[in-house]
Amino acid sequence: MFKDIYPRFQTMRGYQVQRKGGWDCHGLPVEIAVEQELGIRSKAEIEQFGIAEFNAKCRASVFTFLEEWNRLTERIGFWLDLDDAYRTLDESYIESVWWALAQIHERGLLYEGRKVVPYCPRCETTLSSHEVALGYRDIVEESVFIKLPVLSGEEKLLVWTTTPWTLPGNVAVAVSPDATYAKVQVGDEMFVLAEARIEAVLGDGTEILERFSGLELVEKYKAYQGPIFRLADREPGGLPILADSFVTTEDGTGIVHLAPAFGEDDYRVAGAAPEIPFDPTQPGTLYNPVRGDGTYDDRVLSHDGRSYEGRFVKDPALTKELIADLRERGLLLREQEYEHSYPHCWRCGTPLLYYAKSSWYIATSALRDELLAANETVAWHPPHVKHGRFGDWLSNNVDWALSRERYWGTPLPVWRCPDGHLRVIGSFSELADLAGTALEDHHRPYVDDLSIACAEPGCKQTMERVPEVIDVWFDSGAMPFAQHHFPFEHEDVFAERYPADFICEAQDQTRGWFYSLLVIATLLGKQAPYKNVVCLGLILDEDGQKMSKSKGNTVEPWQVLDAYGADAFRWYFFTSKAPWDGYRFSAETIGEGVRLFLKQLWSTYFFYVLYAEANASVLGEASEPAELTDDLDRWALSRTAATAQLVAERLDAYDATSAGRAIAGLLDELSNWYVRRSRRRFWDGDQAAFETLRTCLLTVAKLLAPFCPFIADEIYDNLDGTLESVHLCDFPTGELLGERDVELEQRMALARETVRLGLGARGKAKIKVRQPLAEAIVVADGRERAAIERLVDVVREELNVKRVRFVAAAEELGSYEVKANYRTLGPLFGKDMPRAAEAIAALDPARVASIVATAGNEIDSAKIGIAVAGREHTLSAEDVILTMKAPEGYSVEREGAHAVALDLTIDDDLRAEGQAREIVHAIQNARKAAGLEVEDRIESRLEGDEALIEAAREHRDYVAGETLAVKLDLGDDVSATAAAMDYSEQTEIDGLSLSISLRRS
RNA sequence: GGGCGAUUAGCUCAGUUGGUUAGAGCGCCUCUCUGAUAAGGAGGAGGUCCCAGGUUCGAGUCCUGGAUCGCCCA
Repeated sequence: MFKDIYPRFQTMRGYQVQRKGGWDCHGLPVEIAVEQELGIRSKAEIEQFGIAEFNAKCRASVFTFLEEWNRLTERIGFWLDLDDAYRTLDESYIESVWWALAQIHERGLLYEGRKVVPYCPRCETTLSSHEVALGYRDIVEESVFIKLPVLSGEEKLLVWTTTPWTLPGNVAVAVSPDATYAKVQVGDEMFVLAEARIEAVLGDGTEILERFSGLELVEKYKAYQGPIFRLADREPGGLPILADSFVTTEDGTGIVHLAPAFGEDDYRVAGAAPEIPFDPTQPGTLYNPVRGDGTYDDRVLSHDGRSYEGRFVKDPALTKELIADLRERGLLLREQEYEHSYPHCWRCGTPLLYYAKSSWYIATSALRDELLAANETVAWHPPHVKHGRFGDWLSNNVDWALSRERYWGTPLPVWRCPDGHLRVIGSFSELADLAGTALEDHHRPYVDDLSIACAEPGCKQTMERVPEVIDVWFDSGAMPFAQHHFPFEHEDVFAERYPADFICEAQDQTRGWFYSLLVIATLLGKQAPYKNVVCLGLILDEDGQKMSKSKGNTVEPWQVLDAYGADAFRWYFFTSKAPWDGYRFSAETIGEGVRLFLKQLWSTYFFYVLYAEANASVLGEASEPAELTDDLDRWALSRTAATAQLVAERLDAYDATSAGRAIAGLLDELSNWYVRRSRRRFWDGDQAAFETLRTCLLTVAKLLAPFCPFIADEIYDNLDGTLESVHLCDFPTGELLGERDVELEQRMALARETVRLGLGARGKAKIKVRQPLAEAIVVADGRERAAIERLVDVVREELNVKRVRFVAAAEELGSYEVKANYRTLGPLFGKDMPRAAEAIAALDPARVASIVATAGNEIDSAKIGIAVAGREHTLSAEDVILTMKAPEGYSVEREGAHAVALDLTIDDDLRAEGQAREIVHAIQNARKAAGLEVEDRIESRLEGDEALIEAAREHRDYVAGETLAVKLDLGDDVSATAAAMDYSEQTEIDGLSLSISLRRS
């Protein structure tokens, strides 16, 4: 939905937004779904089934999946052109991806190398990182501390490892260059380890003989005696000691063993070290005694020459044997149980190995600076992702392991001859020319069948395609150009649309799409592919737990959509909270949003429609727009204009949350102040009121269009409908609505505040608003008084009083209390502030009040000084805050410097008027109960307590007018008995009985 | 184990450059308005601002450490 709102908004601002949909179609998730469907579990079974048939199943599976997404896309109002969507399985898409890979190869950045990857030895396949994340389990394993004698000298290096099975692969050890290491004496042995680890490893009171840094350690000892295990193809000799900053002294001994076949850091450090005959770019240089099925090969021997061939390396029984072996060879210091979380294959439960495998890589680490520079051009929302999660990820960039030994994906377009000569194909025609066959489908297995002649001088051999497909993330990241089949066609389209203004995904895409897009663009020498990224949080369930099918706490989108509708669904996500913090999703919260906002919107709109239809004839005659002289009208328009401006500003900043909340605030003002205050004018067919409300509602509809496209369109269509849809309208801005009147807005705010206080005073005195009172006394000075005075009619009507009287000095209503303003005085007085505050509180409030009142903004004219701690200070108006204190026996409501008091005297006239209003209210209820329409005229009769009848008689015109009574019989009027009534009821007012009868006239 | 984020009323969330007595909505209780409203208004009950230190005259806000939850990575 966040992908939808900003394009909708920018479309209304006049930008052309392309809405090409797109689908990632390849990858292991699809393969897994098909494997499950077929009931098979291994690569061998897939190949038995047939790659062509398997991939056909994958393709079909993708299409059923798309159908469902198309439906949902439409239902939530995600405005996309699904008919023109790109699909990563399309031939044109694949060809563009091939082009990109060929470009990368041109730059010398594509290579085959080995890397340590999470690998399931049972399934014999690499796992993607999100698969690994699915399978972490807490397990207890044996870890060992071992002693490695240095090549020259008595000392032994202490090394800790949690994976004894990796020791046969050891080729070196590493220390931290800057940490302090120590030579210590324990019994008759001398050990070397990090000083910080001595106590933990060897206990208290260990004698330190010598201290040196990691670098000095390397210089001092250079090598230790290896190999650690007996190996059939290795002679005992010196193995190097290296220094690298990845080593820490937080656990273990501060010295780690390196087995480049089984650890990423090991691989990197060993690969970079010239002392070690291992070159990541040269096949066959890595020492790896573990086979693809997770068992040792024939090189690993026990101390007495037995072979460990065929033993599974994670087998606990084997671990015990290995430890016994170390002890036998005098290398074991001790063993220790160690609990940690370790990844397992989420499909078969086998513990994963980190295992160096041959793979195709892109040398992205060579572009690190370019990637960081590109990131600088991107605006992130929220901003902390830029230099936090994403920036860190870029800084720690490692080469991209591109290849996958799988079936359903874009085939890696690399052809190779037995001598290792390579050819990377960048287009289908190039392949067709070389292979002499043109393919219809470039997926496996068809593409595997094409071979080409090696063009290397002197090499007459045949090149075959390497078997791998590529990481699906490369497909996704190629989207900016591959969707247009660039550069084979649509060069102009690409130039026009690149880079994107914004992209949006959940934050777990940091190393997914956010990365793949940026890195491929950088590899191709282009600027960053997006200008803004909106990075969403995750959706959690009501209890803050991640939603997952296994927990059974997922919420079906369709269920929510059916219950509340798409607008409510969207509104919830946009306005309930900042999207990057994630959501605690609950259907109830959506329901609340519906009630508070959408129903308020609908009833305001419905109110307009109801009265516009009732007054259709009057309004129809108006040929010219009404002149807007009414303060309330101009206020409503000004507030609407202000909101429009704010909404546009916030949406421009990718802040839908604030924008949406601003719309909700405006609607509340319209509904609960403008409409409520203006009901009479709508009843009377006041043209200006109708025009004002219509403008406001239409503006709200347009502001709301990107948020709630359905209800916005409905309202626009009925109130205006000039254009086919609200989504084709221009987004409203402040200018469209004329000048704002900020001063009027402030005045109205004051008036509303006054009303609020007055109602509070009524509440305290427990006098209903229907009971008129003689006078309200409003405390307001200077400008405030002038402001409220201009809106005095509103105040008088809302409070239901005959007069509003202003008093300038609050003493008439109560007494002041004077307090210090910490904000201005705090910096001045510093630690003497409490005493300064005390001094100010002790001042005579009346004197302060009168001086502040006359001083206005002129600070110098205030003449109150205080002296604290030998420092004198002349107070300005800003330095003090005046609050009013309640006196006894008044009905006064106050807040800050404002107060409203009510004269509570009710004389006979006021009482009768109040009763008349109660009677009107009672008759209105009776009308409603009788099922009459709003404009129905009635005949009515009142009987009951004489006081009430008298009040009605006194206000006969008012009562009859308000209730649309063409005939109103009171008490024992003669005609009363003659008329037969349709409806009658008994009620009570002020404890007096009243009987109401009425019928439609 | 490392990085990032979160933690404020029973629930969902605001809280500006550090400033006086920390707010809103929902829910609950009392009262009230209403011929647009399953609305609105007033009041009440409800808080260890996750914990512990620190900086400061003053910390929900800044710093350090810890706890819990989530995400990413090992």
